Amino acid sequence: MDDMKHDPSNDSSGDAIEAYVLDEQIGYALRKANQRHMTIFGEKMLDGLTPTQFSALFRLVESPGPQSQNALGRSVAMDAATIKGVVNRLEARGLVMSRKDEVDRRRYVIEATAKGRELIKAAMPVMAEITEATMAPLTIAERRTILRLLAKLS
Amino acid sequence: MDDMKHDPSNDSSGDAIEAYVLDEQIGYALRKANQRHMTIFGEKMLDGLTPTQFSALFRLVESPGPQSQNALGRSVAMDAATIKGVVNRLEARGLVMSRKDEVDRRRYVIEATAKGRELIKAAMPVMAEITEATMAPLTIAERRTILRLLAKLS
DNA sequence: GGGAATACATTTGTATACTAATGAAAAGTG
DNA sequence: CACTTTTCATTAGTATACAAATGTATTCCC
Repeated sequence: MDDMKHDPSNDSSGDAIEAYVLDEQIGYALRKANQRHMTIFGEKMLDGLTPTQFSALFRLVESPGPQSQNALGRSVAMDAATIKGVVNRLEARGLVMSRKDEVDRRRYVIEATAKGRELIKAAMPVMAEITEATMAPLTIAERRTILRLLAKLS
Repeated sequence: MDDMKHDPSNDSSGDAIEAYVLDEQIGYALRKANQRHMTIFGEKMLDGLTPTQFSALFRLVESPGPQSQNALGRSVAMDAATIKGVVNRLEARGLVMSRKDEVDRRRYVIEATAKGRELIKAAMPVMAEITEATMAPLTIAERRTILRLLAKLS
């Protein structure tokens, strides 16, 4: 009888440490996949642009008009504190400009500069390379599948 | 002829800004899925244990003997600088202990305390909840698939 | 045995990322 | 119109994450 206490197969609730494989947990797997992608991104992207910086700048370049800082943040899934730092660094590098909104005086209006637009343009084929390198271990069908499943998780 | 310059369908190289959908990029999708998972984790996990802290502490609890700090880091995919901070915070909370290795005097040996082991034990059913909440949008088959594909990307 | 290469740990610096608190401006409501 | 709520932006604090530089200890190998 004493044996049962240490036999994981008797623990039907599944909360035994022995049965838990860290590498097969969704959070751990997401973190590691993201880690590898960011390494590839860092190796290939132009001018040391980071993934977040690329996302924010891309959104500014593709969108019709300028946007407020917070609105830009929401459109790339960054909170106010995070997007502030990103915009600051983009601005320090001359890729975006910000100015006070004259109508709504709480707001800052953020806009891509010509330099920022050109960098995004030049980065497009690089992004294709980054995607290819990241997705290389997957078949074409698997690439579609993982994007579909990740979208469901968001 | 002038029209062709602005028609994205003529750009067979696929590097036109218009054809690039940020939300469908692997990096962006990974970041957002990870973000949602970490929110769920933060809402449910005991004692404010973070995902990284949980991983490191879990590894210590499940492994037979104590480990050096760097070895522990490697086993949970964290570099030396990152694992140092994680171990410091775990130690400050009395969940792990570290001591100089008497054989190899470069090393610090890290070990889970009784308190750390009990926390991991108590966290196991919580992890099951976190996994369930994170995976909720997926069918059982899709859950298996995404874990398999994420593993391939790592 | 001794020099080169490697491994361990730390520190500094930069970049996300989120919480919570604050203050100012705008919007909504009775 | 006055009051409440919301929105915008900033700041401080905490926690990953990685690169690069440093110093010490160990291992490799001739």
